[in-house]
Amino acid sequence: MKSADQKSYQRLLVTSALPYANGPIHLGHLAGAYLPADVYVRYQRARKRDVIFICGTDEHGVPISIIAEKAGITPQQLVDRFWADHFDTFSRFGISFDNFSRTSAAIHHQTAKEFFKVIYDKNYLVERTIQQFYCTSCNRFLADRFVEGTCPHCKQAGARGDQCETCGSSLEQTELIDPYCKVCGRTPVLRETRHLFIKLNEFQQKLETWLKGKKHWKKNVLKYCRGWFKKGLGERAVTRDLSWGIPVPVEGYEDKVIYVWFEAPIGYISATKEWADKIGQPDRWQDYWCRDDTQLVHFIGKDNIVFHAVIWPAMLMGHGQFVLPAEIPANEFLNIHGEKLSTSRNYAVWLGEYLEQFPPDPLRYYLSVNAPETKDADFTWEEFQQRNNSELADILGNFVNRTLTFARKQYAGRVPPCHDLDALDESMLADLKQAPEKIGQLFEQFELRKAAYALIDVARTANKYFNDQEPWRSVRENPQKGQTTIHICIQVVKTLTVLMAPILPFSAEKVWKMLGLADDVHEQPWDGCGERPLSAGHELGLEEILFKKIEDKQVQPEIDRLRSILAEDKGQTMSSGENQKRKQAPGIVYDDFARVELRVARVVSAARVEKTDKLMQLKIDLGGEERQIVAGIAQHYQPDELIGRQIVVVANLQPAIVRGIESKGMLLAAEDADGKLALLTLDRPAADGAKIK
RNA sequence: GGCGGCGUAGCUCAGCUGGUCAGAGCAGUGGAAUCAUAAUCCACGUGUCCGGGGUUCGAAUCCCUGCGCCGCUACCA
Repeated sequence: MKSADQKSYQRLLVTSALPYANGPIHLGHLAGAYLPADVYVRYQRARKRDVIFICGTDEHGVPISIIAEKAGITPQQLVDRFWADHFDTFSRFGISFDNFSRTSAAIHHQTAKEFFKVIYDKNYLVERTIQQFYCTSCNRFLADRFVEGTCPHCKQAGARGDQCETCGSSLEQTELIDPYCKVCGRTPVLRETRHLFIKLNEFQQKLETWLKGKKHWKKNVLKYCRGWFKKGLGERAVTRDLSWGIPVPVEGYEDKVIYVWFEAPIGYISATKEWADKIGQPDRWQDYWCRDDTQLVHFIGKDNIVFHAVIWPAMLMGHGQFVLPAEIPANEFLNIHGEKLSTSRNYAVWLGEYLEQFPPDPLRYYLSVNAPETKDADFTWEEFQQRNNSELADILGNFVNRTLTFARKQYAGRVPPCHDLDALDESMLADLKQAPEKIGQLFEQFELRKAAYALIDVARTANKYFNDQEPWRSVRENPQKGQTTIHICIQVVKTLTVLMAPILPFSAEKVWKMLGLADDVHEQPWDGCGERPLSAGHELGLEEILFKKIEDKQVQPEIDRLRSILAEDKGQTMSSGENQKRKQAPGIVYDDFARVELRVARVVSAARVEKTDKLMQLKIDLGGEERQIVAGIAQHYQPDELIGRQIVVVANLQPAIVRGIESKGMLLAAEDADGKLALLTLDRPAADGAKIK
């Protein structure tokens, strides 16, 4: 980050990940993508840089249509509700977007279609036919989440087509046992459908080269990308059979929509266009998107890394006319009391609920000083309370308070004059002078934790200065010294106010008023803010308590609520402890073995699966029944040496799709320590399909 | 199964490319002070830096290995 060429760019375009409009905003969202971005933007504004902050809701896609359907409203009604909810929550937390748009906006539909068309016209898309479940009664293809069934792994009913909530394994919709349509409950049929895929592989080289130039990026970002490159980028569907979304602007695809993952990030561009329209300079958006000297900064959570650092840049490269991300400060996750957030279990802290009890700044501070920068962080109400009380209230707030109270009582609420400086005064002023530079550096490098800490540290130093100078004593024994001390303390308060504004915007406004200043604290220049004292005689405003202490009884109900959710879950895993018992048992019972249907099969044909190292596609004869299986033995056997042989297969294994090929069964082989495979065969011939016991 | 991360004082964590790196905050103990939100300031930490090997003049920091958590992802033994 140190190398971030701060001089070479002229303007900053900062974005936060587009929140999905299917539920309210919780702590994790705020800590990962919104608060760090807002603090950064506020800081940059104070540096008087040309910066805009863009965001908006992501409103298309399957989950939204499902939720809307269940609630008996239209998707549009649903996203209208959540757009308003998000907008309101962010405003109340002081997240200072220049524009908070939405992907259902007309300008986005238009922008996304144009973008799509460019990619299409440049031949980066290719048509593929795939198999997908189709519900004949609803008359539509079922997206992964629209199909439910029994999980092939844990056998729990109610698993979704993309993932089983119970055991957490990710699924292909075709793996589900007894699949049914989530909407009407009927059994769907497999049907072919055409889709357009983007050939991401064509961008891999360019992307790798580009990313090599990003040495200062966070390690976690680079590592995730490296992993993807190692595997190699493949093709990715960019269209879907769905009605809620942006129609594909290509002939023959009118009844399909652009896949949300493709269309949503284009929202960054549309939202910038909308911003330009709103300020009455419709072409301004191009300054930010089409000029090389723009620094594009995407704040995201780690779940979005590969997307923003690989796929989205590939799209931008494909399009060709827009800037690429310059910085991707990705944050890790925030746990709550040691456990992962879970919206479905309501194990979360919702921001709306937080605001019913507490002001925004204490949370902004706590999430800054405890930001999930390099690893997952943990939120606890106890620590939140403790940090509010001891750092914001006792150290920062109390310093402001003792200074202003002192000035009001001793100097009639006016700034006393400054006289000769002693060593302590000099030292305090020196610290003040370098504070903006020091904290600014940290903001610049996305080191929010350290910046928040450094801010409180200024107040710590100031408290020590106050103590050491003992103005309550010098006011009697050496009036000039007392005046000088308080004069400087007021200068500290003023500086602190500017320095705290990015993290604690609401509190900064309060202090600014207490100082008797009428202009806007957020307009104050950061540079040199440690060296601009209030002049002697300036009349101060009325001080008030900046940060209230948070009492145990205020956080206790929240703690209890979270605990009870955890306790409930534990109870459930206990009661479904059948699995655990089985795990503890030293062996399996006969019935367990009997469930595995092993049979003799004759290999009818064999062929390597293209573009794979290990896979071979086999047709086998199970005594009248012919099947296709996929086996990972290509590195050990040639197709020719398998044809005609009798092998052993698990006949009742759940079918699976491996690299797009259905596999109905699994052959058996022995693996030695080197990883060499030896196929199981028969000692003497038996009938094809014979059972093995 | 593969890839990646993490494991440092009672708690939460800093410690980048190896040599004042054994640290900070909180909690705890003692003291100073009393302007202030019963706030502030000062002093005090003998921790097997997860275990075991190795490289090195020297490792919490690099390599190997074991254990324990966690994340991502699978090409069906």
